[in-house]
Amino acid sequence: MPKFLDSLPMILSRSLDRVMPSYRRLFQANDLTDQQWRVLRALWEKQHLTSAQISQITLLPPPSLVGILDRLEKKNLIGRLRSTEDRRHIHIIPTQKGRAMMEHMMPMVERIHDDFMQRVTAAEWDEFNRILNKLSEPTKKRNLA
Amino acid sequence: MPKFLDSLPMILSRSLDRVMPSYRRLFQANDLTDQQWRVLRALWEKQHLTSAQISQITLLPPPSLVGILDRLEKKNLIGRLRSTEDRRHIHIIPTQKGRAMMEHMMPMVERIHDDFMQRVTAAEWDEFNRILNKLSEPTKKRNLA
DNA sequence: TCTAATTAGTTAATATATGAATAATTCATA
DNA sequence: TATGAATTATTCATATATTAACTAATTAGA
Repeated sequence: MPKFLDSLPMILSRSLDRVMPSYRRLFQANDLTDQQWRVLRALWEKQHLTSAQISQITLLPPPSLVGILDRLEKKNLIGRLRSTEDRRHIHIIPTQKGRAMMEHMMPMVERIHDDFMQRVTAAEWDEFNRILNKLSEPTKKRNLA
Repeated sequence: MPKFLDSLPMILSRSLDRVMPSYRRLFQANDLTDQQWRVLRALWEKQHLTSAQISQITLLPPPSLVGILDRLEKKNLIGRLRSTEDRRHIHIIPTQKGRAMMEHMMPMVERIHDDFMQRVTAAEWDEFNRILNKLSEPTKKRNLA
């Protein structure tokens, strides 16, 4: 009989609750929320992204993203720039201050990540990802309940 | 170089985003949110729990729980009963309607769970839990950054 | 026994999630 | 080229997360 606490959603939620505080201490020290950092982190790799792209990368739902971008803009960490080719697109671009924040934080974020990685072997990490993907990968065929 | 999308928080979040819709369809069909169902599910095993106990079981933060319990009470699915021994405690008790809801939903919830479990072998499931626990288990010694 | 420390539940302020709907724009095509 | 379909960002309404603070009740200890 599957116990509530051992269900997949609860296991994943509990792990997140245990992992996030290590990161959150750093985010708070820099006056950022988890989600605000995610947006900046997405902009680390590419210099500008549209809202839709950021939403897909960060997993943040578009309606939430509006407010998150508003607050990042208010802190002068990003800017919005409407595209000239397709005026439906809005490019999100980090400001000088935003880029400085990213460069300041990235080493510490990677340090935290490395600390977690050191808890398991490379083989275990691969195996973990393989099984989790099997557990959660989307199915092609829709549930025809 | 650890990619953002392969970080532990993003992997766990993405898996949750992929797993929850299967459950959520059922919850919505019964006019319940994820969190509201969690509370009912916790009450499946024990007949009455205090708010603090529910918070610990469901991982729902106490301030959120207040509103969730309010809405469950408004739907007449649970009742609040202040303890007579220690009047700080409030016992949460499912109503007749709440219990009927639970009995109606539990088989379908278990069915969804079983569908996920069938994606991996028992050995894989155990291994997955073992590694995830190593990755996320709380440390005794606090980070003295 | 009386006050200080604890505990359980709650309130408050702000930020985010969820699902539906909308405005502006672009695309497909008859 | 006019018109309906699709796309992008957004707004709206409601529900939840997060942190701090607060109230009432209980307990610990001088």
